[in-house]
Amino acid sequence: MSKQTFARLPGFRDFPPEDLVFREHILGAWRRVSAKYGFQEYDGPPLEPLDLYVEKSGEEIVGQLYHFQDKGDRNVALRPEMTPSLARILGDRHRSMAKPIRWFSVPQLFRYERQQKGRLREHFQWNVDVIGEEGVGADAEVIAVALDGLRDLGLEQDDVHARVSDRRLLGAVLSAIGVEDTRLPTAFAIIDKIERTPADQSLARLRTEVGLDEAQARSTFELLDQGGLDGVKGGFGHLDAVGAELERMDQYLGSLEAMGLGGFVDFDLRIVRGLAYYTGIVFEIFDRKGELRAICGGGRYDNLLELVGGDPLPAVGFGMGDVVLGELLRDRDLVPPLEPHVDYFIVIIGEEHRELAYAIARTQRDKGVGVQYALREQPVRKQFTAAGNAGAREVIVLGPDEVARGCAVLRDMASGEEREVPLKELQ
RNA sequence: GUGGGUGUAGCUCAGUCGGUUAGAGCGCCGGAUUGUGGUUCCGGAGGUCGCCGGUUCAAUUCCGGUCAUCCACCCCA
Repeated sequence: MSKQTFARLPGFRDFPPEDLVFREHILGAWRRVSAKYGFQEYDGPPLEPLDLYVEKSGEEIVGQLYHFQDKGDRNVALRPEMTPSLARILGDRHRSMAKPIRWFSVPQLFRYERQQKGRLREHFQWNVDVIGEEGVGADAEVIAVALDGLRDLGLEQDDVHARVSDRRLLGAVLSAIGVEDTRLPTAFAIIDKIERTPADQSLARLRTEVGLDEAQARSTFELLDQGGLDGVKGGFGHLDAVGAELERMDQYLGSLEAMGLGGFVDFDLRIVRGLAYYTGIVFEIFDRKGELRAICGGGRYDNLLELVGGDPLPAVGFGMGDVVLGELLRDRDLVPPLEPHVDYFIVIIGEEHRELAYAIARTQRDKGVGVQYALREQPVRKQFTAAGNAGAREVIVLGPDEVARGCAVLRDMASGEEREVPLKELQ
């Protein structure tokens, strides 16, 4: 058997204590913030029928999934995302539920893709959704949760920012420029990639694939390149179709301003999001330095639940993964140290006192107090070293002299101060 | 899936222009007379130099493959 046989699968992580502490630090913040906004946690199975995902995303998704046939010849997949499961769980249950529904989840998700920085084959993802509310208030609420999640971890306006747009607004603007409705999806796809594509190539595609002439393509590109809300207002605000969409965006941005989150948010018409199912306001959160891939992405998907077999329900939500976020936190030194801690470490001087130590430990542990001691006879010096390693707040020294008097020495490990206490206070 | 970089101790890295017993720091274990930790001093364990093959008298070093990892593309959670 070679060592390789038992190596981790590529893209999967072990979590030794120092890493698990970090993971729980992140997941803890997510849960804490979710609760502050009144969201309730749900979960589903990590293994699902393959069709659950094919249905929504088509056959090509299969190549990116961890999937196989189980012993009952069922085609199954490790869940790559949570939304289809959410749709099923809501099923007809939602009919008896008060709207809007505020649910969140922290599933481990899987994807069969080549790993690289910020992208593994497995990650934990914070999913927050508001279901059953089509008003812009739900959109604002959801992005506010995402930003507060990051703030809870110590990230501020200097570290991260959200770029927001609205597909309905972009659609109205493109229509005003002269893009036919049937070409809108193509135009969205080009705009989605416009930042990672050479300018002349984007311009060429706008002409050949979207059907714009030279001047239209150029002005479209410039509008997007500036990306600002003022440019849209100045150029198209007078049109009714665009004006209605602008009004919603103003309300959205105004809400976030009122929530004290305005400094995190930038309007940017280039944010489209790759997934086809978004229908309204969309956003992505990035590190300010622009060194990492998106930390979080989300938006409104009013047709999705219906698409995966549920009832038609307006919905808005986001997903935030622990991998990119973890990298950003490490980069900003926002990683909590692994600090073992027990309340007491009992130093036993003379093995005849070991059972006394056990009795004290029993009493204290039953009270909820943490106690540790050396598991075999050791020099006192060793025991103190171990107490230090264990993160003991205080050491209880059971020495022959004090025990004979019915006492023990309590040493405060931080200050070094020592005092005597009667044994009966400890037992 | 495609192209490229990297691979020496648990970690961070030296080093070998091909040559006999491969090093450091940190960490870990033990010791400095079973009554006091974080400092210090002494000692020790731990590497088939990622794996397989080729060239060679000789490979950790050169070459090929493979695996892992990183970067870009693809794709997006």
